Amino acid sequence: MQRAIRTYSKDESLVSLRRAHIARCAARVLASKGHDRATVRDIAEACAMGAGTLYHYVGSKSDIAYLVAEHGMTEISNSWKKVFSEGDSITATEVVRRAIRAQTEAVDSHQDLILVLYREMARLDSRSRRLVLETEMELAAAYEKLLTRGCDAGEFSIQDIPMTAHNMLVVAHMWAFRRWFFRRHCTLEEYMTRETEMILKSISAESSKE
Amino acid sequence: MQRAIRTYSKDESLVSLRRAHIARCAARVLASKGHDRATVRDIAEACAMGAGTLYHYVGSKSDIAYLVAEHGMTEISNSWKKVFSEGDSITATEVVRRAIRAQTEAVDSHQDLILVLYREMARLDSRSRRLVLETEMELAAAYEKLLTRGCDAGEFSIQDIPMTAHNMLVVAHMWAFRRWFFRRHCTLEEYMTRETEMILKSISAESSKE
Amino acid sequence: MQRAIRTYSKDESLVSLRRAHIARCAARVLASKGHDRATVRDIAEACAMGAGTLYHYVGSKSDIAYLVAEHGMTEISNSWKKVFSEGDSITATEVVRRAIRAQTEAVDSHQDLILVLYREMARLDSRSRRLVLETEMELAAAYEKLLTRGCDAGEFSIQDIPMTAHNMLVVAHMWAFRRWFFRRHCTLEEYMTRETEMILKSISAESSKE
Amino acid sequence: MQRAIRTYSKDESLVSLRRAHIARCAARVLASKGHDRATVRDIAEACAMGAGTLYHYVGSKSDIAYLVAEHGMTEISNSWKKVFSEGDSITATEVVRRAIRAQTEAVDSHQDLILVLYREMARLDSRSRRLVLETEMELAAAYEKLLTRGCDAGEFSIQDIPMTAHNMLVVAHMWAFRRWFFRRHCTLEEYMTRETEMILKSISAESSKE
DNA sequence: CATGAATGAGGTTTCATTCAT
DNA sequence: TATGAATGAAACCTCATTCAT
Repeated sequence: MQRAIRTYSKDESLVSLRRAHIARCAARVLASKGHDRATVRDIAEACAMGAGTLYHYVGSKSDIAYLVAEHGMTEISNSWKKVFSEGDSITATEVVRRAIRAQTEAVDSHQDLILVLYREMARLDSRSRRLVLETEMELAAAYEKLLTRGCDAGEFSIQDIPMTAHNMLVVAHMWAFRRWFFRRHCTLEEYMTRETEMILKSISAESSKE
Repeated sequence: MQRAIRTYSKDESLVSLRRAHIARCAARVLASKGHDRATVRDIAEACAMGAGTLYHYVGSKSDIAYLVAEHGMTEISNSWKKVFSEGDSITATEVVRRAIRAQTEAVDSHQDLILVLYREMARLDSRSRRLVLETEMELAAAYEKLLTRGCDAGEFSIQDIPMTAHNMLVVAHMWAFRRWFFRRHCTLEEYMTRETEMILKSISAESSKE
Repeated sequence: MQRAIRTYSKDESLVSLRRAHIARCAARVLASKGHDRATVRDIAEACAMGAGTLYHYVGSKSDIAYLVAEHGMTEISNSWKKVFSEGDSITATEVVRRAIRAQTEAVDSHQDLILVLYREMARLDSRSRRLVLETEMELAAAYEKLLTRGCDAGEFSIQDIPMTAHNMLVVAHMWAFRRWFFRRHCTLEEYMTRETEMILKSISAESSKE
Repeated sequence: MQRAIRTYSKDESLVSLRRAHIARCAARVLASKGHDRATVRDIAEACAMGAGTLYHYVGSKSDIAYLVAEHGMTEISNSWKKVFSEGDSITATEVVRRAIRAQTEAVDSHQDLILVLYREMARLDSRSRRLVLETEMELAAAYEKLLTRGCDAGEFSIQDIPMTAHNMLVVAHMWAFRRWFFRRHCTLEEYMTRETEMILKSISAESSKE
């Protein structure tokens, strides 16, 4: 699903190759400097290209942001899609554990990306913004479905499912957004476990059952 | 504790007055356009001043951001300081309820500010960044003290107090950051109540006590 | 009838003043280098301004061309308008003499302008192009009316009035376009007289009358 | 008389062949976009070549313009050379008729070329410019000789022969330059006839003879 | 004290030209 | 021989900052 970006080059496979390269390198630069502060020259340098060369594969600076968003969201969403599809062989509680874990790990290994995509959201053009939000809504919907299943199975007791699903998303994101705090406080492993257990406790059906 | 900002004017009281004005007006502009997209002229116009005049009270564009941060954090932190000082006359649980409520309401009425301060954090100079983080750490410390008291009193059962304190901070911020989601989903009142109860449930000592 | 050009400055009279200055100076540069070769810096330098300053009075490079066109066509058309309005007190033949003279003199004293406007026509944006053509059509119409009067009065014998009017326009323009030839061949005075008499002879009614 | 253009290729005949091809194709592009707006890539594409290949037969973009000028002027001047060489078997008046006709027809069938060569003259390098002017002067000289013969034969009465010769050149060019006017006003045939008769009337000896 | 005209550094983008394949 | 990817100079334009009025 390649987006229509004006290119100079005609060789489709080379274009794809270079764009993937650009998406990866640009993410680092955008993450560290932000969209407006990062100059096209900075990005080109990070890609080990001349500025002119960059423009053979990209029509404008906005397109770079879009490439980053597209490449990143694809990679990230791939990381958790499989978790939710594990079927009903295990309890909803266990799927929640795995889902939060998978998502947080994905966030951890794409921290730059997450920071760019969310922190810079306001600076992105509407096309990229939509892409990010759509991916997020997809994920939220998956969580909602899972929580509903857990409620039906009597595992969970939740007043507001969408909000709870949302909170779960946020748990993973916070690992990126507040790394300046968490990094000096605990390991990824500890973070995931503790946050997950707090969330599970907050939605567990047991305490109210009794 | 006036920061050392080069000014043109010598009249200290006028300077303070104008700076407060600038901080208030600039916040609006920075919130809507972001630090890099907002021009000094935009800001001056919002202040109903000539651009030259602005520079009598401010040494650089960065200083404006600093003023906004300083002014904003002061105002916000004032909103919650009194809650924590309510003393030991009520249960920790109740103080948590009031604190989250106070903080979320503060965030709600200073949404622009919150967005600027956090979203633009990377764009701010280190001086402003430090200011924001220090204020936040102050608040986190207050939460930690409160949670410790609750644990000592047997109200709470918490594995990782700093992390839990942090999560409480985040609850309030999310109301601003994810307003595009929450605003169409629930009222401020509902948001505060539900989130608070979830947090309380996740740290309540009862379920494990038994 | 000031055109809507985005400006930075708000002082209307200063804007007008500077724009007139820009129109005059830019015409020289555009004439000598052409629209594409002339850089904005070249033009700014010719205006004795910084490049940035130029952009306070002009929204884009195209606007500069438009200013030149507008300023020039106004000035040029003013030069001849009065000739045609001299009324019927003199013979059409005499008016033709005066009109060609007036127009050629106008062309002579605005050679740069004429060269820019016509030679660069293809490079101008449609707005400027329309302006030039409209002015020209106005002049052609005036010639046509004059020739018709001469025919009615029996002074002229013309097969194709619009074409003849057109030829008269061209006489004046050629003084600018082919100056590299005429300048070394004859004076302006000689040029005007000889060309005029040739034209008059070619449309005189006498030879055929007899 | 091949000009010294740096080439990559050594095969002289291939070079000539390709250059003729380039001259023809480039003329179209230059005519429609102008020298500065037309990119080397545009031209290469019109030649159905890669940009690199073009540079095997041409040293620079200026060289392309030169090729177009050279090729074009040769072709055009061939069109009328034979007319003037028809000798003294017919009256000068008749030769003028045929010459203007031949030249105007040549202009008509090479409009693109004429427009490029004259409109873009200022953009061409001095080498190409000289080439065009020399060809034009050759033609002017032929007209002058013809007019002189007509005067000697008592057919014409001309005050300024060079200027009149010049006017004759201009008649043909105007068909290209002002086609936006003439095309909607008359046919080529009508244009040639009417303009020619006006010129002939203006130089005819008859009216003054009497 | 207030103003806004002036400035020029620096950002994005284009394109003539080269050169490895 | 033919190609087109790579390059970087240079173009247009914006805007933080200064300073004369």
